[in-house]
Amino acid sequence: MKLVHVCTCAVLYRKHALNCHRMKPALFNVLCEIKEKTVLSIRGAQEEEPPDPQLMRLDNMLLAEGVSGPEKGGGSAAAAAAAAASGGAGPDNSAEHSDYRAKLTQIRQIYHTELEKYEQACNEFTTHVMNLLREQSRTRPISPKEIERMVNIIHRKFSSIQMQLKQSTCEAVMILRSRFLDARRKRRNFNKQATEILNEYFYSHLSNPYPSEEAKEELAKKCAITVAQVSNWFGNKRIRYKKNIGKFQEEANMYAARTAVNAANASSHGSQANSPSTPNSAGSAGSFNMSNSGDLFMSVQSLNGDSYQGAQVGANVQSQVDTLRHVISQTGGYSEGLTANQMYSPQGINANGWQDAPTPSSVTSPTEGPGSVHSDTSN
DNA sequence: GGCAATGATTTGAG
DNA sequence: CTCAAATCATTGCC
Repeated sequence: MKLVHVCTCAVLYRKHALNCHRMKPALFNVLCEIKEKTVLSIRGAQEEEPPDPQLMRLDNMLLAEGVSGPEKGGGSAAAAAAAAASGGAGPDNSAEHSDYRAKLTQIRQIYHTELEKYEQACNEFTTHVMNLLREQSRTRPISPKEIERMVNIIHRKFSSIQMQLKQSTCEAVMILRSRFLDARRKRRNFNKQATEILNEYFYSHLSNPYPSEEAKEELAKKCAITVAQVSNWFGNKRIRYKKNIGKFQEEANMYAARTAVNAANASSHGSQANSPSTPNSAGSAGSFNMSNSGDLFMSVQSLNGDSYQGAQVGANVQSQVDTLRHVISQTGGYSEGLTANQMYSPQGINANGWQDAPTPSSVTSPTEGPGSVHSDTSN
């Protein structure tokens, strides 16, 4: 007991003596220099840390996903991208959309709190170490440069932790994203309105149901779906209609009647001939005939052909067609006894112009004319 | 669960 | 690339 006490006293005394020695500053500097040299030789020139490419990648990704980067508006970056991928966020997927955004915000929050925590811990630890070193520098040769180096080491350690945080955040975002995308890959039936818009277009262009790129875009906008979905829909519709015309008879009649009413309204409203809604009606009439008895088909076929080739249908022709269509739809008899198989006749459809139409899209667009069907149907 | 409807994907042709 | 056709996969109704 006593011995220990004596020893400690001795050490303390010697430390004190050393510290108070008049040569101490000089000696200290010399020792520091020596240490500096050895440390430098050992540790090479690792001082300047080059920007880690992986870290940069992670940073970029986080920024792109809206996790890091500017507050509030940030989430919209990925959201907008996702929306763009889906071809415009419709009211349909807004639920999923907000769900995605909420989850992203959650990730973002966690990321930022964690980041803050790490930064705080890093600062605290750095100060602690610096204090410690400064204190020790009274008894050990520790230069400010060395302290700085130590701080750098600490920072590097913490930044590697940060990188892990960023990495796991990225993973979380990726998982969320893939799940979100998977969710939208799942088939969802279009809402009634969208289906009606598409059907209206289809049946009013039955003679040539190939919407142009512009028409597709407009339909997509109106239906809150993507252009690709519009293309899919028309692809499916064409094939399914052709395969089983009988089955679609009722539907066709319904939409034709509706278009007819619309056209009638339009023409009664404005007595001017150039009602934009009209060109389509010609098409519908043609298709109808095709699916109906031969006589009618023939008679309207020619009519259809005329109007179609003329591209611009006058009010007279239009109203004629409309009337015809009315008659046809009221005749009603054709649907009976016409089974799907009997109906199906690729040649007939060919004759109708589906296949013959050179570059369907280019053909369709002139039919559209100024103020296409869409604008009509929407109003 | 069976089934039809329907949106999406794949395949192959032009 | 677009399209037809076949097929897959999900939805929604019974």
